[in-house]
Parts: sequence; structure tokens; C-alpha cells
Amino acid sequence: MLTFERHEKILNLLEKQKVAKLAELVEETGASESTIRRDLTLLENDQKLKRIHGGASLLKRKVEEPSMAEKQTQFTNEKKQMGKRAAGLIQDGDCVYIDAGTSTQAMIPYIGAKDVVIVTNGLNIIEESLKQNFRTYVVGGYIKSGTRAFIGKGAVQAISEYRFDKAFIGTNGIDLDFGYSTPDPEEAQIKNLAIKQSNLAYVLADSSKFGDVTFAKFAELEEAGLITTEGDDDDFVKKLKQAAKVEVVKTHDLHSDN
Amino acid sequence: MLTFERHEKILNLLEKQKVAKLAELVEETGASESTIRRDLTLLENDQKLKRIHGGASLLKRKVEEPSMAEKQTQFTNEKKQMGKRAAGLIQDGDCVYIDAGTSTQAMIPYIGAKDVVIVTNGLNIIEESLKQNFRTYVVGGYIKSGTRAFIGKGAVQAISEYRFDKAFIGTNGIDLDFGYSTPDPEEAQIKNLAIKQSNLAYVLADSSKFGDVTFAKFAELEEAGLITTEGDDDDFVKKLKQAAKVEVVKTHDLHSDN
DNA sequence: TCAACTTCAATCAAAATCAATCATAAATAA
DNA sequence: TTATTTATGATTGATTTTGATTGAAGTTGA
Repeated sequence: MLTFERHEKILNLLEKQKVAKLAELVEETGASESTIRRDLTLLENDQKLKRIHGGASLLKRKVEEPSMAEKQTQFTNEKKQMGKRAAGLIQDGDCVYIDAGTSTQAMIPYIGAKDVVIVTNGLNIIEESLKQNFRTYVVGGYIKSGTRAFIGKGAVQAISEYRFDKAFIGTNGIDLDFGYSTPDPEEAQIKNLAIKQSNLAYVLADSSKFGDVTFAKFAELEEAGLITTEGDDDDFVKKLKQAAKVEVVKTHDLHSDN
Repeated sequence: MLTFERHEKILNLLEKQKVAKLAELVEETGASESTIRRDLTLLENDQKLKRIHGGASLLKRKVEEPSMAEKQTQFTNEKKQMGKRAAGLIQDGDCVYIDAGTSTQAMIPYIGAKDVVIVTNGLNIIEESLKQNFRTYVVGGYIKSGTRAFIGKGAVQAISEYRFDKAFIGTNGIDLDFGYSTPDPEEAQIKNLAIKQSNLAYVLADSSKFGDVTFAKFAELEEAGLITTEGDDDDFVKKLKQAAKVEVVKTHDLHSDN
């Protein structure tokens, strides 16, 4: 059997039953234990599965990343509220990093501070920032077509040469145990680095992200302040505040007009 | 059996079963192993399939009509002609640098080569390149609000770490003595560096730039090929060709329909 | 903790597959 | 016709994949 076919088979089996023991895979494919082990190592490197002692497990890949076009529609009220709150944290002369994404994009029109320098890895952020005539720096790198974010070596290197007063980061998942996570490991690397390079860091997460775990963790809960809305899941927010040293910045005091 | 027939047969089999072992193909076609190997190499070069150890596999085809992007551009006829001519110089697998600007933007819809990697410092180029699903890298840096080009230290550093097969550069002035020039010294620096880092370099200049001298020179005439139109200033083009070792790529042989 | 057991990574030799070469046969040109 | 190019199949040695073996590392249960 061809290597390629065997890999397909392994992934299919995992698709069905979430975890598979090594013996099962040997049985299923007819290949030897050594071969399966090698396959698992390869597939793990390709982010196709996760190895566990005794076999392999499916990556908890949060379905598909919603495409930019879908997200772009228009900002929800929640996003606008978060945006206002986040923008209010920026002071005159601040140098801020703004992560790619719609949540972070929503904050830009509300930035009132003067002489703000904006650094970003998001194509959408650039547009918005230029509209507002901010001094705008962009990290380089490879453009991911889905989220239109700059990722890769170029981006990493660029960010590592900056220091920010504040960083505003988007997220796909926020979980009491697993912290902040996003589906793409390369994006996670960028987010993580931006937080490290920043004096203060804030994650913007609307209530739909509560309790979600996606593939790649980029920060522990206590590494960044959380800007969110109370929403229906106020209970989760309470737990968050108990569980960690998270500074939860709520938006209940803001009006939803704009 | 004819070579062509054999190739058809191979592709048909792959169409049906996604992967095929070498032995299967030998069986199916009656040709020798060597011949099939050669076929596979050829077909892979033609992007018709993907070779894998032990045989070949289908590659998922992504055919998108470039005509759409073509239609809704509002470029002048001259720019379109130059764009076609420039795009035709790009070959499969090339890594090309495309300068910020509308002249260079106009060439992107006409790029027909496969597996092209595009590196750019232009916001407008990014958009166009993503539409065409090219692998797109962007140099970082400060965004100049006027031309929407990335300039400054970040951009310089990023470019200096790349090597290009071909570079396509826009210009504001082209003069027999002063060479190619542009008003912004920082943009000039970028253009100059991109040319130096590239195996082949082409400047795109429509006839309105003939004889113009602007503030910052970025290259001598002979440092890059010139892609232009004959236009009204054909006389100038003749002088250009006499005066320097400029390779003038004209577009008079192209039709202006599309 | 210990010992019994399982799973693991590293290594090696055999098998399969590969690219490169060469000589022959067919097709094409002179 | 003869020369030249092209396609083919066989052969060779190199590379890749594979399965067995080994000792190390991890797991379990008392």
C-alpha cells in the first residue's frame, strides 16, 4: 500500500473514532508497528493529528475558520462596544500593536488619542488605520488568504524588533484551562510574540468565544487583560475572574449607540 | 501506443481512483516501467498530477476564471498593454518582486504562469495578487499614505533578505541622462534595492514619463529593461535605444482588445 | 517505592522504488 | 538512401521505505 493511502486510512479512522490505538492502526493498514509510528510522527508534524501514548488522537480542530468575507459583513453591537472600550485605553503618543481580525478592526474608528503609532499584521487593519490617518507600520511576511493576516518568518522578525505600549489581540477560543487559542499555529505564534513585546496586552473576545478551545494556544489567561461583553454568559465571566488573575474589562457601562 | 494516448490513459485512471501505483499504470498501458516514470515526470511538470513514492496522485485542481478580475479594472489601454507584456515574462515557478503602483498592478491579472511567488511593497498589489490566489509575501515597514507603499527600514531589511527571479518596477521619470527617478528618496531606495536583489529587472513606464526628471534617481537606464508603449513619443524611444544598452520591450504587437 | 508490563525512539538490513545511463528501434529530416 | 532526432526498454547503482530488533522511557498496580 502506498504511503499516501495509508495516511488517508489513518486519518479516516481517526475521523470516525477520535482516538486510535497503535495496534488498531497496524491491524487496519496491514503495515508494521514501526511504519505506523513513522506515519504518526509525520502526520503530527503536518498538524493532521496528535500523538498520544499508545496511539493517536484527532486534533480538536474547530471546524473551519470562518472566512474573512463572512466575518466582514458588519460589526455586531458587541464588537462595537468592545471596540470603544479598547480604543479608550489608548493614550496620546502610544505605540500600539493591533492584531488582524474584525474585533480589533472595530476599535480603530473609536481611537481618539493623538500621535498614535499603529503596528499591525492585518490587511484589514491597515485600511482602517489609513482612513484615520494614523502613522501605520506593518509587519511583513506571508499573507494568509483566509484571515488576510501576515504570518511567517518575516512577520515574526519584524515584531521581535518592536516594543509596544499596548497590544490588542483577537482570539478564537477562550477557555478556563486552555487559555486563549486560535486555529492556526503560525497566527498563534504572532499573537504570542506581540503580547510578549508589549507593555500591556488585551485580548478582545465576544461571548461567542467563551469556553471554546481551538488548536493552538497563544497565551495563558493571566498573560493579558480581557475585553469582553457581559452577554448571556455572565456566569462564565464570573468564573474567569475567580479562576485567574484576569482583568476583565466589561462594557456594560457603554451605550450601544455609535 | 502513442505517447499522447498513454498520458490520457494515465490521467483517466487517476481521475477514477485518485492514486495509482506504478505497477498499475504499467499493467494498464502495457508500457515499461521506465516509460511510465518518464510520463509521470512530464505530467508532473505540466501540473497534471503529483508524483508520490510508488506512483502518482491526483492534485486538486483550482481553476478560477481570471476574466472577472480582468474586466473590472479601469486601467488605461497603455497600462493594460504594458501589463500584458510584463506578465508574459513571468514563467512557471518564478519568484517575482512587484513594485507598488498602478502600472505594476495592471500586470497581475495577466499573469498566467503557475506557482508564481509574489513579493511586493504595495498595498494595491496585495489585493490584486490575493484575488489571483498567488502565494503572496509582503515586505513590512511604514505605509506612505499617498502611494500606499511600504517604505522605511523594515521594508529595506525584508527585501535585502530575498532574491528574485524578476523585478517589475514603476517609475515617475525616465530621462536619457538622469535615468529612472521618483520623487520620494525612501521609495527610490526600495526600488533600487529590489533591482539589485533581482536576477532580471524591468521598469514599466508609459509614454507620459518620457523625459521627466524627478528628485531621487533609483537606477541608471542600463540597469533594467524597459517595458513601454510606443505612444506619441516614439522618437524618444529611438533615442533611448541608441543612448544606452536599454532593452526596450514595446507593446505595439499586442492588440488592445480584451 | 518497586517490579512487571507496555510503549517508545533508534538502529539496521532487506525490499521496493527511484533517477541516470546506455543501447536499440522507430520516426523524422537531409 | 543516410543521418539525426526521438521514444523506448533494460540495467545499474543510489535512495527511500519498510519491518524486525534493541534498549530506553513511560505506565500500571501493589
